[in-house]
Amino acid sequence: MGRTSDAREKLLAAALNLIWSSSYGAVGVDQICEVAGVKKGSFYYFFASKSELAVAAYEAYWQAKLPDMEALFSSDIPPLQRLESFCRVGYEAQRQKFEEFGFVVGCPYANAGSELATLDPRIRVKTQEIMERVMGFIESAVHDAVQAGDIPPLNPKSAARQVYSVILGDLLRAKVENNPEVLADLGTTVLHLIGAPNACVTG
Amino acid sequence: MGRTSDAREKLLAAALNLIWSSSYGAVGVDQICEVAGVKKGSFYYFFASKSELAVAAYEAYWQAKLPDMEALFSSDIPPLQRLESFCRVGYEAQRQKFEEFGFVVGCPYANAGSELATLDPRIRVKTQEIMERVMGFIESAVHDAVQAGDIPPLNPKSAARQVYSVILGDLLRAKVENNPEVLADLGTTVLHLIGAPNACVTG
DNA sequence: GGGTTAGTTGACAGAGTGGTCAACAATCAC
DNA sequence: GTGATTGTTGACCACTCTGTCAACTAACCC
Repeated sequence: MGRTSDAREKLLAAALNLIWSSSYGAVGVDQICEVAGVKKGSFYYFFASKSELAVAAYEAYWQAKLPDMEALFSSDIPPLQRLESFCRVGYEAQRQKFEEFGFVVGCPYANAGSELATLDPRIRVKTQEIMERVMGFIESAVHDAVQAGDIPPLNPKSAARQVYSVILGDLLRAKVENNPEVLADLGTTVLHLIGAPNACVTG
Repeated sequence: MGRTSDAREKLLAAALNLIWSSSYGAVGVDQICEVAGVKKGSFYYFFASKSELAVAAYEAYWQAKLPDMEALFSSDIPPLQRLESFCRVGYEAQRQKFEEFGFVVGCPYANAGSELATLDPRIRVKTQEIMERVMGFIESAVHDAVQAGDIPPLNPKSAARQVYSVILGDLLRAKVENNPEVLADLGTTVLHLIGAPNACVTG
């Protein structure tokens, strides 16, 4: 049924990387096409607009990373260790991007939400969706930690939201200071926040 | 000594409000000039570039809000109350902006840092400066709380950073969810984070 | 008044923007 | 092969973008 193409996937990948390392507003359709090796006519064959591409790119990136998330938050792993590993993986990812670009790039979803929540409803809702999925993983870990008696009883949902806020805030501070080491103690902070022993706020 | 003008101040105010409620990239010089009631020629008489205007606008906004910050964090006020008031004022400010625009607009410095940290070194450094001033206020409150025996001993500097991260993260979540009520319990969360009694993570 | 400084104006430039379109090419089913 | 479908291409449109500039004007000092 007609010819096949990987242009769509190339556009999704190029858009995510370009927007992630700079911003939605600063990246043009021409630039995305050039990096993807795709002509603009093809861009608008696959996507109705730059905004729609961005929404698809975030969803595609989430889907690509979903197996990693499921592995990190596997119920085979002790719940507190899941949270600590998640923080460490995030820290290491930022360090790697820092090596690559010379900049702390932060979280792609957080960047998009911050820049576009008031400007593009679809992108806002997409970032909201993805953030809720992340918080779902965190919530399950908190829930299991309570069940296991690792931490005092608390509301897993609101605790997960607080944990995610600390993570988002630290990611933003790391980006603003352009210093990935801001994230070095994130796991400890998170564990302290949910009342895990051996976690002390005095870094 | 030639004629006088308030065009500079009008440009600073217009730029801050426009960029705050949308984004740096989405706001044009023409638009800023129109809102300020100033012609573009005058814009470039006062500012060398849009970027330089933004840096000046953030600094001017901070200076304008500094008296409020000093009042909120006055040493006459019990330290924990300072933190709670700061959170409540932030919450109410977001509610007011939400009424005004129909959107949670978040923190102007955080928005700028998130959008521009990798793109505009001067804006990154300016937001970093201002965030450090905010953290300084928080740190003084934490320090005084420890001295007063209100909370267990801890490192005020690192605790202040964690507190600020939670605030930034909650502001971002409120923006992404477009719901100011995300911030309703921020004070409680912050007090819990630094180990204040009567503050419980189960919201 | 004259001179100087400070600020204003509007037209303009040059590049870049997101988005369109009609003609064209490759692949499949038959 | 033929025809339908799917994807590609590059020119093109109408705007918008940041930034420039020379001519002009208002306010102050003397």
